[in-house]
Amino acid sequence: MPRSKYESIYKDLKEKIEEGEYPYQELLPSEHQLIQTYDCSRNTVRRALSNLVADGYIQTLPGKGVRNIYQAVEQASYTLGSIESFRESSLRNRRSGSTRVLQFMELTADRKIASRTGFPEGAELYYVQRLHYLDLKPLIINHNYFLKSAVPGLTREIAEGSIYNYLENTLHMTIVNSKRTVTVEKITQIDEKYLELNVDDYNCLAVITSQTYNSDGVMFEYTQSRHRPDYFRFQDNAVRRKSS
Amino acid sequence: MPRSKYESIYKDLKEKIEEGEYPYQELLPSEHQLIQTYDCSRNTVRRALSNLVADGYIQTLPGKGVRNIYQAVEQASYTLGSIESFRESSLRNRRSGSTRVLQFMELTADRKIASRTGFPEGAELYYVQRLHYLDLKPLIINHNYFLKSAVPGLTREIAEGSIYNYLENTLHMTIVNSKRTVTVEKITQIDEKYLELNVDDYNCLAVITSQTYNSDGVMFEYTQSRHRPDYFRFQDNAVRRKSS
DNA sequence: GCCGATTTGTCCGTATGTATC
DNA sequence: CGATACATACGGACAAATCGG
Repeated sequence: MPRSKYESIYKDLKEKIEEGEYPYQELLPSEHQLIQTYDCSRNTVRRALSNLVADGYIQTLPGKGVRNIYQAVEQASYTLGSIESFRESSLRNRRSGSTRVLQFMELTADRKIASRTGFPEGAELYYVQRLHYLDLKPLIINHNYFLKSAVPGLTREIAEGSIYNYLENTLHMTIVNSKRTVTVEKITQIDEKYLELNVDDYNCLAVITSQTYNSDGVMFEYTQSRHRPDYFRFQDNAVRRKSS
Repeated sequence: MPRSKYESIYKDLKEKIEEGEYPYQELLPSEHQLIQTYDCSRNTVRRALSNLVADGYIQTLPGKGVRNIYQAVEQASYTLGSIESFRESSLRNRRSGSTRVLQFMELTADRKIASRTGFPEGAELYYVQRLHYLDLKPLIINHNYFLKSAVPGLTREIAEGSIYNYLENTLHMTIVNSKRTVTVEKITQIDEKYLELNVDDYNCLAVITSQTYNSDGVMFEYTQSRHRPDYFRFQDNAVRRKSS
């Protein structure tokens, strides 16, 4: 449910583009026309458009107009430029996802964990190890570390569903941003076992590490996601800025 | 050289944050104070701030203020959320990069190339295969396809330097955006040979494929970048949006 | 080549809503 | 409750790029 005007305009235009209302490479209605269509100010239209630019859906061309450059992606892509839980991206890709909790424990960050995760030494943490299936195929092993003080009351049962759902709807936590890094690493015995990989086939996998912040500015989560290489896909749209 | 007010404010604040002018986790001056500092309107300040949010440098918190969440990255990261040429990122990471052209040829897109790159069948292309070194170590093999009609006069000599430099400064082309996908693929014999990889060590590598558009809305470049897995690093900052 | 109409880019000032303290 | 801070929205002004006559 979009709470603001520019969001609903953004959403509406996005859907129209996805449904092919505007031909590829053609111009959308001009800002002036959109103002009349949506009965709003120019700033509001421009704000919706700038979000679509960030998504790689359109280009705005001075003196010309707004061009549709959206092309549907055939494959199911795991991650796009926004923060999504596994459950959300499963739904977006119209697949049936399920989750199995391999480990659930509480621990205190020692020096090794602290330096790897960025949590301070001595911090009380939940550690959750989960296996995510898509269409009954194991695709991802997640190693989550949650700061206990920021995520109180986490249980194994919650972890079997959606932890993000718990954070946002039960704890009313606001997730703000997430710093992510993609690397390639050698597979471990755990990867090999649960992701059903064969070393002769692939001896490495894709790893996304992310540090997630809430509105209190605390990093409350550190996660390492280890992905089957043959199903891994990470998408991005980069916009060239004038001055660096 | 920032041409607009909000860009110079953005740049100034960014530098101050990087230089540690504001302590980590502390609040920056409020928008009202920034208006007076930079003698501008509130919109202009907010525009600069929103760019810093996208960079993962700050959080804006309603009712509270603007919090600095910038942390310097220790490792040399190859790519951030913007479009950079190899030359640019080498400079940013303060390393000495060099480039060797392995192949330079003109070709016409057959059905296979067309379906892989997204160029129309029959399109006239330049194909460039290059090896990029950082500190004398071969790190990346690039397979570039350029649309001949959009990039006329490309030569092997230009390819030995910076092609992007040629595009922007000589052809005065404006690069707008680039759609990128990160995947993991098996190594080929070419990878093994030029990147000096051992199959027993790593049998796959990180691949970034990108489709780059200019201001005429034409995709003029398709590139596949194959990265040594042990030196590959792709960074990103994702911002949680209210409505999906 | 010039001129005017159209379109996007930048910037300003103001008003109102909402969250925090 | 009031003061402060960010979020949304409106309207207006001028600049710069594009295009057709």
